[in-house]
Amino acid sequence: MKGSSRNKDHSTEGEGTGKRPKRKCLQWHPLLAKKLLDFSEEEEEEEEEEDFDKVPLLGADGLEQDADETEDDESSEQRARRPMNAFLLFCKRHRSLVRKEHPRLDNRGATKILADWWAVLDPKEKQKYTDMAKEYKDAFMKANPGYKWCPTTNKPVKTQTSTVTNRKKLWAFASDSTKDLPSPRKAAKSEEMPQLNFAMADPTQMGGLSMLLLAGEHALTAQEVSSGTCQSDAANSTEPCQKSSLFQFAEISSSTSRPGVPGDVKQTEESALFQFAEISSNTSQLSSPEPVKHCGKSALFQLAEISSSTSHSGPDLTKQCGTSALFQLAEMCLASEGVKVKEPGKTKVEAPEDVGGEVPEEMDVELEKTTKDSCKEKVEQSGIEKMQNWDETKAEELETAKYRDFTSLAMENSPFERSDNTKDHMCCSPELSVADMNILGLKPEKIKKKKKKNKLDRHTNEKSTPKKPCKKRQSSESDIESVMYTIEAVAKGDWGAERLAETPRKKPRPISNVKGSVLDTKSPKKKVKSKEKKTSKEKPTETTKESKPPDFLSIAASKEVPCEASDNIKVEPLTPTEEVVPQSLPGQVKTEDSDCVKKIETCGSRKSERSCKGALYKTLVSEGMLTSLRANVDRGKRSSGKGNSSDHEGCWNEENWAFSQSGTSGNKKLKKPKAKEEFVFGLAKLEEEFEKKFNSLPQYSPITFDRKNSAVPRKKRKVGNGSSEQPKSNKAILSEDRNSSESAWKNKISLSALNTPEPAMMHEPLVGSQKRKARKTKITHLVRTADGRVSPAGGTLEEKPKELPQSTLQKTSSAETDCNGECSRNAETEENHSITSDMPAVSAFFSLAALAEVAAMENVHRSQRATPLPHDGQPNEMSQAPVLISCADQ
DNA sequence: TCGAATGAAAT
DNA sequence: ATTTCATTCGA
Repeated sequence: MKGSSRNKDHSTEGEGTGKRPKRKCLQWHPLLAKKLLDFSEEEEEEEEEEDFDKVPLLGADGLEQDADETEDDESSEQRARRPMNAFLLFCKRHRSLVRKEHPRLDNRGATKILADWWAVLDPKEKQKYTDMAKEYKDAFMKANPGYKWCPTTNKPVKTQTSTVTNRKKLWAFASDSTKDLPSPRKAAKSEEMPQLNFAMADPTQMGGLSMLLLAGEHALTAQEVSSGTCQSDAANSTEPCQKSSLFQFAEISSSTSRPGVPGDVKQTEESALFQFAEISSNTSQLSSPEPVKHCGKSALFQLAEISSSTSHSGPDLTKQCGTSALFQLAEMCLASEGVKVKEPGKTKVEAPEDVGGEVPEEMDVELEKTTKDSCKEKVEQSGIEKMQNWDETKAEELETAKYRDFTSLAMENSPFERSDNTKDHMCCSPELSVADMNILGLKPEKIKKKKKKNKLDRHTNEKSTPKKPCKKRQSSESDIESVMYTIEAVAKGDWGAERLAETPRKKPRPISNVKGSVLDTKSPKKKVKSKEKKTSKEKPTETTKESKPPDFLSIAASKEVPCEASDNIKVEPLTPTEEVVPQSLPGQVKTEDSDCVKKIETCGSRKSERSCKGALYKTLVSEGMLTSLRANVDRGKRSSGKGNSSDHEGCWNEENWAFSQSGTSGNKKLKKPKAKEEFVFGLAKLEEEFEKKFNSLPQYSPITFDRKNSAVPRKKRKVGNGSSEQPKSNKAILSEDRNSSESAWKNKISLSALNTPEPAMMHEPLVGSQKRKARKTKITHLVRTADGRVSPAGGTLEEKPKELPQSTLQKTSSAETDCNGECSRNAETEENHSITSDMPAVSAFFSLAALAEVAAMENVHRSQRATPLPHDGQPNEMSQAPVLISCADQ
């Protein structure tokens, strides 16, 4: 599509020329790596890729594309969206409020209002947002070291046709051009979506935060892209490409299903995640008829995760996801135990590395053998349903919420249960998806979009049902804990117990079949896949027993043993552990666990736990997973402890990266696996943290602002009076959501209107953008004067009169009052100063900032309340007087 | 796809 | 000093 043009790339553009002939179908790896940055892991990935490459997969084209992809990397960086600034965060957090108040208002109008609010917002409050934005930015930069806000000119933006689009797109497009980007963008658009995945509390809110994850996204996208490219279909190149690595992966592994299917491709275009999902789904579709894909999943494992995220998309995926999750759990367990282990037999524990391939198959074989037959049918059905459901999942989000509660539980249990039910599938996938998302780096929003898209695509089905639930993952901490538990349990040998516990929960859900379903699903797929995989991928399979259909299993197997173990376990007694886990809500972890559980259940577990554990253990050890896990755990603890963004960020970034990287490479070797885990955790943590922070940001009640605004339509008023000012103060903050504050503000709200000095101006800062505004309003002059003198010149009136609030003032006045005498007094006094005599003098003394403050004070004065000045502290509450502030300044 | 706002970064 | 673009979503 758009393709060619991409600014940057175009060079390659088009075609492919492939710059690099790397192969690797999996370019994505590289890309990811780049994105990820730092980590050199790429290399590993490459290796893996090579392996994959072995598989025929795509043609050279892919490679070429890869080259492009590399570009993508760049693009990827670009791709990353800028972190939101304080104002945007504010908008994000308050837009909904504005909308509620003014349903009719369109976003633009809402934006204006928000701007007004922002203008009025107390400095303190603003500072909160500013700080958050800063943290966000810092984290973002860590994740995207070389990130440039402006792509710069390079991009010939204009060049291409519609330049216009270009600009905006630029980045995105660029990426698109590359391949990946596009998809993401698309996704972005879609934001509409409810955000399936994230059941997280305020996914929406998080969106911004999600940015942080961008890096991961990039990575993902990159992968996708790369893979897509790899695929090659010339014609569709883009699309196909999109399928991307995963897809390719799957294909490869599976043998490919072949991508080619044009149809599939199309869908893929969408965002990265989306693509992902599509990919997976596509694959699934492709496969759907036949289960092929699994293999691929297994291969990546990570992919699996991804897929899981995507999973929604396909039934198969879900399974896979589950497996992956299980896988992780298994790892966890193993690690913890240390275990026991052994089972040499299995072998391939390594699987994870190869992921898909090798080990998994073996595993699959075993598991599959056991389960396949029985499950297959079920699985298939379930799979289909799942797929459908998935689409709908979005809708389900609602449910998700419900599930969320469970999530923790669900995570563990759900897998099983879920698997049975569509919901389960959904759930699983969702959770995973979330994690995956994170991993990928996709933002929630994006994800949502993607999902939406998917829905659209598939939405037809909707099953609706319960799907959703899984979305979420939850806090990292909890995850960690859960993990810990798991580990302990494992060590103790509780596995079964946990399982049991889990199961019970499942029970809640109806469905009985569920267990089987999971397995079943797997089995069918497995079968198909197995074939394909073998063919395609192959090799790994080695084991193969074959018949086994094992994709899923294999996957699981790869992941691991755990699955097998689980098999044994099926039974399950509940154990406390489970409960515990749930509590913790280890989203990711849980998911894993749950997956494991599911698997187990599903699997039926023919194998003994031991075997499973052993396998896992080996695998973990070999890969270093244990270490990583531990590290993660520690990390998680730490981060949790710290709590704040900064720390978190750090973790976040690192983890994400790692994760992403690992994810990318995922299969590759050991390291990555670890990364995954960490990654997951990290992501989860980060997300959580950010969410928390974001949520913690104060929310002001609209009312306050509204009054002001409404009263004064900012501009409208402009007016000459000038006066006014604003009110800033009112902040009525709700701190965090709490509206409780409303009452508070109400009290506070009152503004006092002052008259205020024209000059007021607010202006504190006049920042670039502000300047713009000022210009518009003419305020600038004033401001400047302020610096030096004031010249009210003409413009003054306008100024920001926005605030002006006369009416508001009135209102406020009524309300206000609370401030009381003191406040008002102070305010007044200040005003007086500022205005009157002071003005001139003031100008001299005060810096712009001071003036701004004064102005603010005045406003406050009206509004009242708050204004907390610096001194205040936070409290907004009251008053504090503006005056004080002014004084302070002086 | 544009736009309305603010802000940070880049040019 | 100006340009880009981040979020949001109705037109």
